[in-house]
Amino acid sequence: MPNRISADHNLSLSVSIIEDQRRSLLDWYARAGRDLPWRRSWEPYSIWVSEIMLQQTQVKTVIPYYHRWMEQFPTLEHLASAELQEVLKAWEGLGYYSRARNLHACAKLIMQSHGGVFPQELSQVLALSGIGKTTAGGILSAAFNQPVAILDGNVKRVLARLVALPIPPAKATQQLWKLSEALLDHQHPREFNQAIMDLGATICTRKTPNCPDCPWKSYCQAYNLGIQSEIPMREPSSPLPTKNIGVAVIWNDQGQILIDRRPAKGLLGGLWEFPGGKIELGETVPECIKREIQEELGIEIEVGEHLITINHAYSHFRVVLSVHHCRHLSGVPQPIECDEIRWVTLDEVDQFPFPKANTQIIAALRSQEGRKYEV
DNA sequence: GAAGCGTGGCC
DNA sequence: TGGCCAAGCTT
Repeated sequence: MPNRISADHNLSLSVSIIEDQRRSLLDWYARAGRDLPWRRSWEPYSIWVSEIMLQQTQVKTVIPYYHRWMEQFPTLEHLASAELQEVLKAWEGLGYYSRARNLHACAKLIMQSHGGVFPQELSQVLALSGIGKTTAGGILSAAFNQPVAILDGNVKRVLARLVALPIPPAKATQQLWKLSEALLDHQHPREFNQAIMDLGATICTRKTPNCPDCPWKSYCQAYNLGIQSEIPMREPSSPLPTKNIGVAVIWNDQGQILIDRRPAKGLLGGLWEFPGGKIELGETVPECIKREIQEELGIEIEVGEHLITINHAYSHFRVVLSVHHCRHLSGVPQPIECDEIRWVTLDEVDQFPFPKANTQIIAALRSQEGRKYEV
């Protein structure tokens, strides 16, 4: 049974160690931290935008989108008064489109219910859709220097190595949150959170971490055991299922093509696409396309020549799109399984937000432009 | 708790 | 090439 003196001694010893550890990180950050566009201001709107863009998305990918976005929607009020289609067009290519829909909806909500002022209370920030614990912590620490911990992919990897976590981080979320909260420097939450993320992004990287340059190497159990490349552990994943899809580029007599807007929620919600659907067992591609167009749009078409075949991987399945030119024969297209339908020229199509796989179809059409298509 | 939700880069 | 991962959140 330890007496009070030794207990106090141990406590003060561990406290001084953790203070040294924080200081090491902050000193490193002052020297080696990244200069990122969204760190040049503490304005909550711009930090919010950056935090949402950075969800599951690399910094290098985000930077050009961030600059364009802030140019187009410089304030929360600008975003709130924009059209959703305009917002989705600005997000086109960034993926996880619910992020853009949520940004837009939350901007409107903040204008209506928060007087246009981004909330500073954790519970109110967490109540905004698209903002979870990590994003809330990122915003509140970066914008207001509030001591709210984060646990993003970088921090998970850093902490998993720090304690030589013997299980996949996904199985230890609770413990890792506790650790992030315990380590957080309440005197410098803004710098600390950004520093630990930078450490994960530039030193404690997934493959071949640069341990010799790490300010935490003396504290890192994985490094001191020589197992830093084995951590974080991960569990085996099964291969993505593949769906074969028949897709129609339907032409009318005016030289226009038919596009449809997907339902507002779910996969690629609110984006435009070329219509089509899953190829059933024993069905040819033209048979599939003719059937799907009848079912989804209620029109008759003639399926013509093959345009392009596209392989594309989403987050949880893979598709093979077999795209054919088609000719509209009869019937007025009905939005049976979509929200809206339009006939557009190839010049007009750029105004609409499309998912990546569909922009490849448009590119293929462009490369054929000048060649007159006949069924 | 597990599945749904995009895209680009890397090897 | 296909698998893995990257500043996660929602249902």
